[in-house]
Amino acid sequence: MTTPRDRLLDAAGELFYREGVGVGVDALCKAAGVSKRSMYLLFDSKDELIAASLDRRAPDYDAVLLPPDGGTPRERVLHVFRAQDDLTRRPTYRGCPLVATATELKDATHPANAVARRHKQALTDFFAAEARAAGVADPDTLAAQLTVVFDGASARAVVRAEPLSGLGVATATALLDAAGLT
Amino acid sequence: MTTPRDRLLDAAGELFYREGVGVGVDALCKAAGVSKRSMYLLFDSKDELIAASLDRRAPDYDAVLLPPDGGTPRERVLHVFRAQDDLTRRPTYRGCPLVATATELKDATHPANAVARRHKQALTDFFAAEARAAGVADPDTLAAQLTVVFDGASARAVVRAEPLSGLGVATATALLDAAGLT
DNA sequence: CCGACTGTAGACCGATCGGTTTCCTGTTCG
DNA sequence: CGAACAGGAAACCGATCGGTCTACAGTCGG
Repeated sequence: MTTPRDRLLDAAGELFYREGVGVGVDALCKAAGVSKRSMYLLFDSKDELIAASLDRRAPDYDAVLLPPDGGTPRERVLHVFRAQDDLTRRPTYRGCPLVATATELKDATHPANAVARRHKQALTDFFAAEARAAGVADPDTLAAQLTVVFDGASARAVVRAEPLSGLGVATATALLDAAGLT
Repeated sequence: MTTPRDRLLDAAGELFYREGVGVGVDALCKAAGVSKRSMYLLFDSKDELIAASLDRRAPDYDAVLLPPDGGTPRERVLHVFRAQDDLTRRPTYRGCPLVATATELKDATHPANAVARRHKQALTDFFAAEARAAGVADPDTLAAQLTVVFDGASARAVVRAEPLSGLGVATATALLDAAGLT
């Protein structure tokens, strides 16, 4: 039995990603099968719900992108970009949810923006840990560069409305080679 | 004497970038000093105005990013990333207008998305021309990779709400080095 | 002075916005 | 059984949405 809270977070995660944070509270509650009354008892405002739904969605997002245990640091890093490539093949792909939400909100102080910043940093931390394990000279810089490639690739897929077709993997590979992470 | 059309396009370009395409037609017309009647005589719909304002804004955007005549291909390419770095230092920076609009609209068939695609391709074409002039083996791939870095860097500045501090330039430099564009 | 034209001001339309409130049904627990 | 409580349905609030339309002021060429 799912709780109203779970249904709200799930519906919000999907609707806000698919149609943007401009989706109305009425439509959202209808999709979740929850009354507005309950929604406003569970969340202080729509803005808090946006932030909470992004926070909820992020672990699933990580699970899709991050590699299972094992493999070389290089393979583990490239797994992220291969997984992203797969995501961009879906017709429902609308870019990285974290970046998309931050972009739409236009407000660095919005609670959802802190969520996006935190989870994006987690990806960078993963890259940095792999780079460090591989003995790269400047793991933090490489990690930041890989994150840039990740977000740039997702932006490209959105603007061109087509899959990446290996461009993200190729660009990440070039950076790994340049940093000596073989 | 500016025409109502010019005032509308200017106000739309600024407001839609600063606050998002959710800005209402009333607020927009008030900011432009144009009546709604005139707006709807000049444009078929708000969507058309979004597309037209993006198209209008793009040449100015190019002028800020692209280098003046002269210089080596490497310097000319890096000029773009240095200019971007400067843009991210402005507190009003909200990411690349083309990517931000495409991300907000969530609709690949929206007229503004075609505008974004076309102008983003123009930047890639610039990169490709420089790469070709430098005799790079695969200029189109390098150009696509540089565009990825450009858009990823702008996304980073938005999510982190801080300037790039050289990360875009450094990442582009690594790719230029890897491609042998010295 | 006259009509034609341009453009602003703003009322108006039905729909929807975020948010609050009332009402009522179902369940649970003492 | 009955009081407490959770939660859905929906009315309601003032404001705003995209879009249309009327009314009127200003500026033309004749």
